[in-house]
Amino acid sequence: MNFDDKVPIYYQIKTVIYDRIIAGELAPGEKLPAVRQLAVSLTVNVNTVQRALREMIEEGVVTSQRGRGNFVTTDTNVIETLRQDLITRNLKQLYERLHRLNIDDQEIINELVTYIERRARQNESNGKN
Amino acid sequence: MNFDDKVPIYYQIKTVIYDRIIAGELAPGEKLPAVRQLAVSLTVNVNTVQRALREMIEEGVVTSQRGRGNFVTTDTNVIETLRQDLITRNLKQLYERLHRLNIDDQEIINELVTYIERRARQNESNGKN
DNA sequence: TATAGTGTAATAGGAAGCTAATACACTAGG
DNA sequence: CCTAGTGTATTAGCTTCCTATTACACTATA
Repeated sequence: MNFDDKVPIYYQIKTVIYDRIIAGELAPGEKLPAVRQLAVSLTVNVNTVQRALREMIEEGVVTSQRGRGNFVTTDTNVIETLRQDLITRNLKQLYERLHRLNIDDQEIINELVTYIERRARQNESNGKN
Repeated sequence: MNFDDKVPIYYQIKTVIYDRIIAGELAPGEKLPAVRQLAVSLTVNVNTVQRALREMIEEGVVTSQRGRGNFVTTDTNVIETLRQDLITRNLKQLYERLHRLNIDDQEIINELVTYIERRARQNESNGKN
């Protein structure tokens, strides 16, 4: 994987797994890949994967069954809460950062719209070739 | 200061100083606070401040004059580039994250607008009391 | 020219994160 | 019962970040 060297790897692993759960790619109750398998596919040590799992288990998003595997919680409320928190946290992060740069509310929205439009155009022209 | 324990402190210091430069609170050519002063006000070691400054100097945003102080570059192009990069980087970060959560373009914009509106309402009701 | 204010460098020590390696505990299935 | 697949724990060693401390280099000015 492509890790940001400014953030602990175990934390980034937690992030990508949470993202997959929230996106529905890992359904409630579904079995996660085995820790050793995850370690290989992420090119990372088993202990690092375990560190990420430990926190996900503590937070009730994953349940662990020794000898069987790790499973996504079946409690959809937990997942929905996670989803909302994550969205809000990311919006807040963008908002406060741009605000510190003296960019006001309307400008922040404009910047995002422009960014998305530019991106759409670029995808389009890439698709043509 | 209030540091995020997931990101190196020196990197966060760089961030806040860049933000102040971009926001215009630190004008081109202006003298930065002395390293020892910064260390005290950030409750951090001088070497940590120096580490942040070293990178800002390497990137041409700050110039250093031994015995005199550190100064914001007078090259406004550098600052403008910094500003644009920073905005784009943050928009990209939000966009790609929400996209990974299966939220499409229009929804991303809606989420941001809603967030800003909610925030405005809360500020208003706080102001009343 | 002395002194206060500034940047810079270097050392030592501690904490956190990561890797590597090994071992142990439990489950499912032949 | 044995074995393969799984989670968990422990130890040792390395690197990065941070702190504390001391020292040195340069500038401005009284």
